[in-house]
Amino acid sequence: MMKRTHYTTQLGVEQAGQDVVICGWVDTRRDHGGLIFVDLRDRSGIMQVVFNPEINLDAFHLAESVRGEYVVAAAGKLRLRPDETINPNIQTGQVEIYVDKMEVLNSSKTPPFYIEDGINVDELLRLKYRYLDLRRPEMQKIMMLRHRVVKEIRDYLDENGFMDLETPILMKSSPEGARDYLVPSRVHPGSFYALPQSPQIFKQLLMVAGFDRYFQIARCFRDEDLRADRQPEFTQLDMEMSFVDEEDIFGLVEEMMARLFQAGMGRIINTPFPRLTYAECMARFGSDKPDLRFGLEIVDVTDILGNSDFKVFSGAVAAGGVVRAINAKGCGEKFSRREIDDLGRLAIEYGARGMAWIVVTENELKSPITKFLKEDQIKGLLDRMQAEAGDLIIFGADSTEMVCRVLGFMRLELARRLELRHDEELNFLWVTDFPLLEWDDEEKRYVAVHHMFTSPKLEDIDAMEAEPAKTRARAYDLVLNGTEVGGGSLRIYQRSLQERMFSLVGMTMEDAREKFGYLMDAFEYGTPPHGGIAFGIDRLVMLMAGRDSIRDVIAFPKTQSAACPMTEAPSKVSLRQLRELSLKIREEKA
RNA sequence: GGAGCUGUGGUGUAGCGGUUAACAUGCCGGCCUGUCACGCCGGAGAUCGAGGGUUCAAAUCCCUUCAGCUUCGCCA
Repeated sequence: MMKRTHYTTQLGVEQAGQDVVICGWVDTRRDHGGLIFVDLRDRSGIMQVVFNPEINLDAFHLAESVRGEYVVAAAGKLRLRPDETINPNIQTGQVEIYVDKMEVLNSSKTPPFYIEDGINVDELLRLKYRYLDLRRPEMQKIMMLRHRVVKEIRDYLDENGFMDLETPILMKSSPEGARDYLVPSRVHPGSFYALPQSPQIFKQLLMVAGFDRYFQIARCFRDEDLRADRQPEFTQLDMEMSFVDEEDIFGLVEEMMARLFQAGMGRIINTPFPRLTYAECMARFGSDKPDLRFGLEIVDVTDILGNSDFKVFSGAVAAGGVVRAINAKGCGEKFSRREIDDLGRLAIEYGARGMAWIVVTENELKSPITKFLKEDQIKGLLDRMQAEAGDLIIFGADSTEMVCRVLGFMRLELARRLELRHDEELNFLWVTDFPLLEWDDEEKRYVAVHHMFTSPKLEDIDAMEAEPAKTRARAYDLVLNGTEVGGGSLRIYQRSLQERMFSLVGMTMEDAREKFGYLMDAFEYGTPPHGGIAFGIDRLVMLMAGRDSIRDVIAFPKTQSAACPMTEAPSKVSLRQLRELSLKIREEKA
């Protein structure tokens, strides 16, 4: 086999005159009868190679027989193209190779879709032939970007004293959080391993072990329903540090992000990142991961409209709820009545009982509700909302939680319709002071908002039993353009505090010992104060690549039903395998 | 578990009660020495996701089902 001398895009005007060999796939072939052009594609780009019977008749005849996606090696002299045939649309458009020898290394069937960018085919087909899909230049670029990001992470953290350590994939099932993927044990009939949802406890134990700074590009597994930005197995940058506080972690992460976006996108991002507390995020944006690329803030008008004659408002407030509103600037004239009704229907889908609205015009208010409002209430409202002619004000009235939820969604929907979300903007935000616990109505107990190893804020520790819901956590999320890209916390490192935490989420000491005895034991052998954070690499790369789906940045992703169309996993296994694992599949109902 | 959208030659679409199931591209053959979305001529290629029903007649209407996608719940 001829040995490759260059990737296609390593060849340009400066290499003209050299004898070169390139290897790749036939992208297109243009046969002019007496002259054949082939665009040869490798992972770097494409190069036009020319077959002329006067240069080499054998190569010319061979070129007549090649087809799309044949794998060939082409040797010849790199020439400058005649001026009038320069192609400015490709990187190598000023040169071409006059082939005097070609080897066909392999043939190819006609692929089921075009190997080119921007194709419009069923994603199922792309996944079934993922190796062909990944051959497309845009997918090659994404995977190279992903590599670059991971490489920069490793370099940056190594330079900052972090050690890359591995933690088990077969581990113990943990009671809280997402559903575990389970792996039956052959040698322990009836017992199961769980695949990690995150290396959380192990990385904390690495801190106990004294490694001080740890990171891992870790695969994590959660057996929950999929979304465009959620896969059952995904990759996290997991890190943990000893002897640090929030400021240390934020500073380190900000510098790392700046470096990643510089390397990955050539973008300069400003540090430090702004910070908002969870409470402020919920009040102003109705979300704990607000997109701050646009305004459309939520405004509380409970004091103005809470005792109005409009029963929906007064009723909500009487039940302990709130009335809040968003001024959708300019939407009063932009949106038709039909579009406003559409928004109302959407609000109901998100859990609202309805959506009151007011359109402000030059000399009147159009609204189904103004007839219930007194003049001073209307004036107070318009004032508070800074309403002008052309505006649309939409309302949410219900429990605080529901109003945040619904108006938070409506805010995003409005931004979508007004096209306020600009892809080129990069808006980072730290969200801090999350609640430590929240009440779970189904389980009738408090559950950890972040996880059970998160430290309460020091000033809230004394009152955590008295007022669990008001206790704040030393937890933080990093949000980019409304997407949560990372989250972490300072951890509990004292046995007594950890025990209090377990009991707050309703675990008995026996439960705690059985599930986490090893961790509590470890806390008694000199555990340093520590904390960390984890980032969704897939989401991060997705945002950098400007993609809408996490599947586009994972080489071999799963479909919405967590299946792989290429390998057809998951699959049935033999009875013998089941027997070895002491498992029995429940009979299907006839 | 719920809601919505989609499923027609290899691919992408049109057709939405009676068509020879149309178009583009790809594929195959022929011609062509400067193309790069090459061009020109010719050809092959579809039991319309699956099953059932309504009808004289179903790609088209109805029901069921499967798959994919989006989304709510869920995802510490």
